[in-house]
Amino acid sequence: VGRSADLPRTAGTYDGDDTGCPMLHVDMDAFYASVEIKRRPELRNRPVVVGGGHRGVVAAASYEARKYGIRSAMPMSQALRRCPHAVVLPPDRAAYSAASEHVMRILRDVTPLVQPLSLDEAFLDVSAAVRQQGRPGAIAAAIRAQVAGELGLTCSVGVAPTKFVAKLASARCKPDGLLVVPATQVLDFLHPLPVTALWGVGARTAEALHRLGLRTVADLAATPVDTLRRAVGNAGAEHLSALAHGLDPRSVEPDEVEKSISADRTLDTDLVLEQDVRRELLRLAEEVGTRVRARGFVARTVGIKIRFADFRTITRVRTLPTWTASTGEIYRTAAELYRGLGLDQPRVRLVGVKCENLRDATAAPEQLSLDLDRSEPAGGTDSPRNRADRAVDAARLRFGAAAVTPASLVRRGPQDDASRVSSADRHRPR
DNA sequence: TCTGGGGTCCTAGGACCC
DNA sequence: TCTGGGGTCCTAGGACCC
Repeated sequence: VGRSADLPRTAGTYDGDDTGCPMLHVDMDAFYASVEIKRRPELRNRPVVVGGGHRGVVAAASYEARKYGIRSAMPMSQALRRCPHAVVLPPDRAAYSAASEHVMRILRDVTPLVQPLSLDEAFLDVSAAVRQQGRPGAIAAAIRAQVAGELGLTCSVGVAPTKFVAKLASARCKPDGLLVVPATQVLDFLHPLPVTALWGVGARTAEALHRLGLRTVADLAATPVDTLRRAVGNAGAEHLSALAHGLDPRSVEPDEVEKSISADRTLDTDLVLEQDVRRELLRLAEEVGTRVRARGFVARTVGIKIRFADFRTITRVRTLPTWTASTGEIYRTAAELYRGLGLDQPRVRLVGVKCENLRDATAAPEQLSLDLDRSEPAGGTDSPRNRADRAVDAARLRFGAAAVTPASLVRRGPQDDASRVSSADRHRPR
């Protein structure tokens, strides 16, 4: 087991034992914050927090900011209480996506077996690459050097026989580290760790395990699966028990397709009026519909999510008779689901729209409608509705997202307040 | 200025079918 | 004439991850 500190920064080699370690987990360090610091060098060595907004949380914190106890997902108000002089930056998704694509290109140059988990991390299976490019440890060191050289960003890489040990290893050597866990040392590495270190053990599962007196991975390994079943359910028990014994059959899946596409928005102030909620639903349906079409999908299930002021959250979904990618149909379904709730004076904090049951729009329909009047399914790619959506998509691509907006989303700007537009007027959909 | 936004997976109950 | 058994689909909620 070695640490990056032992290696020169530009090292292309790693000399430790990496026998039976085809799995790499590459994880960028404080990714969003690091991208921001990279393009604004004056921020180096300052506590930088990405995130915010009126009711925002921390999306990423630089290591300097972490010294104050600032963590991802922490409410921004709390973060600023811990470190009032932190530099707070709004997220710039486009910049992070661009950096992410660059990193993924570097990884795909090593092997096509790359499975991105998010913008800032990925698994690689290098078993086929070793013949050309050397041992896994050397490949990992080369990746780190190339990422640093081309992007000026650091990442940490875990190298292990299985995916989940590789992931634990990268977490263990952060930031700017490299950690190899050879097959012979997997259990030694694993067993002292707290159960919370395992991927999939969050607050609730940890609590259930603690009630059984299980605190370390070694405790978990020594517990019969049936005992675990009662605490964490069937699938969870099998999974955890296997992990505790160092077993993880999951392979790197480079071509995972999305199973759902969703958008939700926490409002600056809670909504009460149905017309205001519907306007948000329309905005979100536009967003989701555009993304569904851009990916070449059609969806059969449309859902909404509503979070109330007291944080209680409900979801409703409806499976449609046919597939669709139409903004209008997504919106109508969402609005009907909302109306179906029969809410009286709700205080709505968050509104969300989701499409699931996705499939390729070009795939042959599973079952044609037997109703001759509707011989053209809603998801048909040539319906007038979809031609209109596609025209909107094209205009947006060319002129920007704001080029086309549903009439009811057009509101007068704040400057109109000065010209004494009544509030009722401002809220009337036009 | 308490608690984002994008996802995946699992469970449990009910409808429905053979 | 006191209640099968298996399978699939659908829905709601919740845990979890980054």
